[in-house]
Amino acid sequence: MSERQKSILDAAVRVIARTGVRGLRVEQLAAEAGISTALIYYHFGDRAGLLRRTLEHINDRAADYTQSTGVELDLLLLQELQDTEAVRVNSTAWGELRATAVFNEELREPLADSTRVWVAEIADAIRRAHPDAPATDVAERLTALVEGLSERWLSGSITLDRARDLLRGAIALELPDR
Amino acid sequence: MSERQKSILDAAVRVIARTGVRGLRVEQLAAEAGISTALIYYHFGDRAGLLRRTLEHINDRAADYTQSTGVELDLLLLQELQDTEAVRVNSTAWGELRATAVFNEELREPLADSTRVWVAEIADAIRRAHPDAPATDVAERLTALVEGLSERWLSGSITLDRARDLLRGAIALELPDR
DNA sequence: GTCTATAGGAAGATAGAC
DNA sequence: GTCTATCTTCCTATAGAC
Repeated sequence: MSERQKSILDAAVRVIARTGVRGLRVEQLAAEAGISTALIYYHFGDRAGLLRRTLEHINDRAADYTQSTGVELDLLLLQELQDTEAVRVNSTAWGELRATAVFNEELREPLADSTRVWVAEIADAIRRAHPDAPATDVAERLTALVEGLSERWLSGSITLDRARDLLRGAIALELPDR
Repeated sequence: MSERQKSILDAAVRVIARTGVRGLRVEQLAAEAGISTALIYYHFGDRAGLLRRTLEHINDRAADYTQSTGVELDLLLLQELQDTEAVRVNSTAWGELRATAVFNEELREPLADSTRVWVAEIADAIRRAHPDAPATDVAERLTALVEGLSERWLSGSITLDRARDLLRGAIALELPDR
């Protein structure tokens, strides 16, 4: 994949984080990337192709993002609930990806793969810190909770601080210090 | 609100559950409702107004849906994870509502209100069955988890059975039998 | 590979009759 | 209140030059 393509996809993630998948206009993306619309079609064929590649790209970014063997579990989960540009963009795009996959068969498999990877990473961290805990179940519950809380935060139903408190509470329950 | 309006809004919920908010076409909705597009504009002004009213309607439906003083807590939560037409339509529409609200200020307040109502109902059920539990925290965590699991289920990242198992596990942890 | 210019079509919205 | 017919706008996509 060329640098140009990467930069277009990065721009697409930003636009999606701002306007949602439904709000992504090819012309707007062209402006964001500083190129013409024709070039986007040259590289990605059509809007659907662009979208597919963008959402795969979000997956890749998410994978990079979480790479953190050795980092504290608390941090690993709580870092998904932070008011920084990077987290906001990623979480918003990720939420859009999941919401889009509900109506788009093509996206389901890559989405499920990414979810699996993320859950596995959290499960590993759990195993390191709490060898006796049922790591897979706990990881699956905590990550699903993070997604639920994140969506509530981004949609304005809950404050970030409250979301973080609730997550901390869940971690304490799932992984009591022995 | 007239019966006609209600029937249009019901049709809109069905269409949204099938195609998502982004997929809702006024013409398609007209077909679903068995009327002309002009009539939709007569009743709701424009697409945005239609959408706003529809999403409020989803809120109302969700409120009705949960009305169940006296029902077991387990049932109350687990009934959100069921493969019936009604649950699927409601959950899908609800997910779309939340995803849309991320990019639509106007929807946030009604969405937050509905969320509050739902959480409060669950909290009441908790208080009845487990007087000593921190009902509000538990209710907020369990409902957020339901939303996260529901979205994973609808987007094909998890089976329904697995989602139900995980939820049961969380309930057991949050509300241990004394 | 990249642009400008534009074709073509889909979807939102309205006019006007009944 | 409701319809048919149509306008208009917006957006995807392509043609063709560089």
